Amino acid sequence: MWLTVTSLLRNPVGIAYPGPVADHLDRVVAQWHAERPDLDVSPMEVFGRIKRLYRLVDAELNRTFAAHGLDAPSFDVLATLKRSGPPYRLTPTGLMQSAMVTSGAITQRLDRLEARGLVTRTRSDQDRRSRDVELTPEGHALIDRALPDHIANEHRMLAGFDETRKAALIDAMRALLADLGDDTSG
Amino acid sequence: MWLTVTSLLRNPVGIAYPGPVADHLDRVVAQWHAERPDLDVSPMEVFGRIKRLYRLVDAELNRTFAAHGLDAPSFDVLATLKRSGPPYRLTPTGLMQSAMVTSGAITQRLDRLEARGLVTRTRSDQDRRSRDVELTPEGHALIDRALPDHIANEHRMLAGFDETRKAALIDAMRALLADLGDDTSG
DNA sequence: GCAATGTATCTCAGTGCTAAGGCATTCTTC
DNA sequence: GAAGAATGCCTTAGCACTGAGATACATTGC
Repeated sequence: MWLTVTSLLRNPVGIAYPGPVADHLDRVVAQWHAERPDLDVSPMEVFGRIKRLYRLVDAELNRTFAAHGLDAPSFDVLATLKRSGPPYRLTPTGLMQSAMVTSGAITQRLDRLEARGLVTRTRSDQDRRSRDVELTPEGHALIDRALPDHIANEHRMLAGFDETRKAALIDAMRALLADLGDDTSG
Repeated sequence: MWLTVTSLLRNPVGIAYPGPVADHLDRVVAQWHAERPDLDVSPMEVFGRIKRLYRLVDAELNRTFAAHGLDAPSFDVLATLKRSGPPYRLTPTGLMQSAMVTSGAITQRLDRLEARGLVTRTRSDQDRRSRDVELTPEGHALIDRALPDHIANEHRMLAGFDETRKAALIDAMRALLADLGDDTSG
């Protein structure tokens, strides 16, 4: 994929160069350049694409979750408990940090999962403020069914994606996460 | 930042290699490797980091929006209209595609913005099913105030991020978006 | 012309989230 | 050991979104 009229016209900085055809963010940046040439909107190339990728990926992953009677928040909790290993038990605070949502959101997720019999909530003996959230046999069975489909779906989504670019993407995202202060301790 | 006990222990594939310290997704992948060694969960390295980046970035950007009495959805609509250039007018369908939300979401965003006097909605003459959404002078003034702060905030967020990695990140994200079928025509 | 189909927007019920605040328990400091 | 601060979880009101469906208008094919 090399120099085309399209990529030339839509190049945000107006310089002809060989490269992929313009995507949505290239057009956004080009529009800003025309409307507000005084502003350097280049950071949007990063943050705009993150947002767009998130929306695309989220919508696609939800399809597999729905096929197992789940949604993303429920899958997230079950998977977090599962991957924590025996005894498949975490506190709401741990789940909250992993999911990057508020405590209220976790309370409500657990209410739903508990009502479906997929997790149990018991008072912790060590700290009586705290709770132990644990997978039930039904919770285990459901996540064990859903997970392989989910992973297969993710593999399918990346099937056509160049391995070198994938490695570069992971490397760069890891660095940006660290830069933005993503917690690396827990 | 080279080989450490931490990166060794947390290395998802269990091979010692020089590299950045483990981040949240490294630990997730390592946990799955221990719990379900039969599954290749490596795609999570991509999709998990996209989600985490999105959450971090979204929270950070919202602070600037809030400082101008806006939230992300409102800013998004005003900015989309602004960058479209004269006559600063788009249809709800155009806004819907740009924002990647449903038509109902756009209707409600426009209800809120119209109630605040930031946009107007008029029937289109060309197609009487359609609407022309247009920035009011107040809408112009608000986005003109908020935008420079928003851009400055984005620059600040990337200030410590290596330029080479940034270019690699943009390149890889553009490719992945294309791969996932992100619309590149409009 | 007209019926059938498609398109643009809106409506509305249901859902999951946040933000702020409350309660119970634990930690810290003196 | 008591007071004050911090922590862990829950509650609630408010909000923005989705999905399904309704309405009005436009286009197509005959």
